[in-house]
Formats: sequence, structure tokens, C-alpha cells
Amino acid sequence: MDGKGISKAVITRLPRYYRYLGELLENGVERISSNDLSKQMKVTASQIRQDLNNFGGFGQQGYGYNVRFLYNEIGRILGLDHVHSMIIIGAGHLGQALANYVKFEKRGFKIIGIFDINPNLKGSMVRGIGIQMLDELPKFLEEYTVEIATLTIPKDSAREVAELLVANGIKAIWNFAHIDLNLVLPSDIIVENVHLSESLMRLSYNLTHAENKQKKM
Amino acid sequence: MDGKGISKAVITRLPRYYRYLGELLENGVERISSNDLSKQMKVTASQIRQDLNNFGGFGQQGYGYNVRFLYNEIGRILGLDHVHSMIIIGAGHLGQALANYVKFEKRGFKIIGIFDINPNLKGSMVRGIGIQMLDELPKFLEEYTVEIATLTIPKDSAREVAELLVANGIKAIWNFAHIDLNLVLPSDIIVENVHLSESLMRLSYNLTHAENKQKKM
DNA sequence: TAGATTGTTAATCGATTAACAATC
DNA sequence: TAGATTGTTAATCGATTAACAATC
Repeated sequence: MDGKGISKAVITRLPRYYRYLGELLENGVERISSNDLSKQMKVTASQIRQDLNNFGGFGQQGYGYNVRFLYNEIGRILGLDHVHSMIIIGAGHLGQALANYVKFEKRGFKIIGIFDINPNLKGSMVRGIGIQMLDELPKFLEEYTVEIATLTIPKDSAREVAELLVANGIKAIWNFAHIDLNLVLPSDIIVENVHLSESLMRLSYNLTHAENKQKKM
Repeated sequence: MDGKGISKAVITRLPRYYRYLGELLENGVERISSNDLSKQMKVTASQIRQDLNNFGGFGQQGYGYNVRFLYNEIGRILGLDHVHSMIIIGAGHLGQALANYVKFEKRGFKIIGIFDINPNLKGSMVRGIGIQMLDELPKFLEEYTVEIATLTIPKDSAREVAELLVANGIKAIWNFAHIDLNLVLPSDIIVENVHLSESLMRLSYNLTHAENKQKKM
């Protein structure tokens, strides 16, 4: 009934369910059947039911699913029912953009520190948080409980910094550097990658092969 | 021998192969076998050979793969052998961060315009490009050939703007808004999503269920 | 109760891995 | 030539879809 042995594909779909349910909730929809939801999301009803039943029976025969209840349950499954403290390593454009992204805080991801190695940035404020130097990190991690470290630094220093983070107790890394940290860090460290250039390459691939794609439709 | 009927999973792996081959190239490695590469990438040699053979026989029995050749071939498959012109819609923190990301240009993604609706931003320069107002977009798209539009705007206006883009000839959208544009746009429009909050939720999921995960190891 | 819709088992489909003949 | 390694077919595994009995 919990997160053991759930396939990656299922986990990837959970946030999407959560998003659709949140919208239904906003629109005042009280209940929904897997069939109706499947039409909106363009997936099979069977998949929705299978996915949800990995975590428990949230529906009711003859009724469907209560939107608010299911929304909350998925939120709980995703760990959005409590606050996650976060730091950002790398106060470049991307790091600052993430720090300024209000929506994360609404979802319970609270940024409590920003670090960089560029002395010119020292003390600069980003959304009310002063940028600190990387060598202040160990002391900071002793003082504050931090769950997630966001890595927005160039690839070349990413491994070294990640190892420093892990040595100081960080358990999860949101990694924007183009390196497979999961292959170099201990296996119990959680790494979630956002590789923007790989995303752009997939787009480029689809653009380049658009003619063939068309044929299939 | 080309991009027809290639599965999404394969396409997702191509940029990763490209990255590893690029690193091998930098390190002066001339040739590599699927077996050696599989050890570095932590995938099966069989998968590497199967993936590559979707596009052609790039190797040689008894020798393996020539690194430079394979690197170039994958680059060509991904469409990185020619320049893609790009515009950014939404000059907020994220849009500006992307505009400032030098690496894209090195890969052939050339940003030639930035648009926003905030009149305060009009004329502001980002990496040498002046921010234009959204109502200047149709004229701009008549004048310049633009392949990709990057959408870094709030979800609420994303659909409308995307439809405007499509109406003016845009064929591919790099979408950072939390909406499934592919479901509302014509099916020949290419949409590549980067949903940061969904990535963060997956991280949160793995963090929340870390104990169970441990057990499996 | 009758109708609707879930939860769950069984069938199908597709992707990954293994095996090996072809060949450099 | 002998050894190495690919390209490709066959076997396995896992994920998706279909079907339906259970039940609200």
C-alpha cells in the first residue's frame, strides 16, 4: 500500500493526475469517474485505475472518485503534505530564476539558503535571501535541516560539490548539471535530473523527423 | 533508417549517448565497444546496439564504434548539424535565464527574439537582444524564420499565446508552462515539455518513500 | 433493486535482454 | 587465420489494456 516497488512510469504520472485533479477542484467538480478523467487526460481509464490502485482503493464502485479526497491522497503520496527545506547551489541566472519561482513555496518547497563561489555575489539578496559563499555551507548544514539541494552550477564542478553536499548530510539533489550524479554518489542519495539541453535535443529530433511523424497520423 | 516509428524511450536515450560520446571525444578516446560504453553508462550493451541500429549500422565487427563518427552521426540524427532559430515568449526570470544560457547557442539553438507583455520590460536588453512586446510578434514572425518558440509564461495565458504562435506559423514549442499544450494544439505541432514542478514532485516522492526504496538494495 | 463504476485478474503489447551467426 | 564485436533474431520481462466479477 506504500511506495515499494512502484514503477517509475507510475510515479511520473502522479504529478499529472495531481495537476488535473487540482484543476477539477478549482472548477468545483466534486466527483469524477476514471472514464471521464481518461477522456480529459487522453489516457486509458484502465491505466488510471491501475495506477491509483498501487497505493490503495481511493474510489467507490458506482460512484467514481471524490475529487478533493483523491487530490489530497495523491498530494500525500507525493509528499506534498509537509514542507521540504531546500537550498540552491549556484546563484547564476538559473539558480536565481528558481529562487524567484513563487509556486514552489506554495507547494511546500521552502528555499532557506542560496550559495555560490563568486565573491561578487556575496550578500546579494534574492527574494529576501542573502547569497552565501560555498565555504559557509558546512556550518549552515549543521545549523539548519535541509532536505533538498538544488544544483545549478556548471558540470565541471558539479561532482565535487555534490560530494561535499552528501558529506554534510544532504539526502536529495535536484540536479541541473549535465552529469549523471546518481552514478557517482552513494546509491541511497536521491538524484532528480533536469537536463534542459537534452530536452531541447529531443525537440530538435522531433522537428528534424517531423515529416515521418506526420505519416503515422 | 530514419526517424519513423522510433520509440520515445530510444529518443530519450540519444542525448545521453551523445553526451558520453562527447566526453570520450574530449578525452581523446578513438574507439569504443558497446560493452565498454555500457559499463560507463550503466546500461546493457545490448540496449546500446539495439538503439543505434534503429538508425543504421554505425559500428564494425571486431572493432566497435569510432567515437568521432558515432558522435557526429547521433548529432545529425538529433538535428544538431544545423542551426535552429528560437524565440522566447516570457521574459521573466526563467525566460531570461534561458536566454543567458550560452550552451544552447553552442549546440546550434540561436535565440533571435524575446517577447513579453509587461510594458516595463520593453526595450530591455537580454544578452544583446531587446525585449519586444507580444503584439509585435506576428510582424516579427513574418520577417524572420523561427523554428522554435520557448514558452516561459504563466499557465493561464499559455494556451492563448500558443495558439497565437501556431496561427503565425510556429511548428515547435518548448513549453515550460504547466499545461498539456499537445492536447489543445493541432497534432502536427511539436511540443516538448519541461515541467519543473513535476520534477520536484518526483523528487519529493522519492524522498518520502526513501525507506522502502532502501529495502530493495 | 438496477445501473454504474471500481478493483483486480487475465490478455496483449512493447521494450529490454540474451544469444549467436555474420563478419571485420 | 583467430579473436573480437557487431547486427539481428529469439526469449524474457514488464507495462499497458481489456475484461469482468464485486459492490456501492
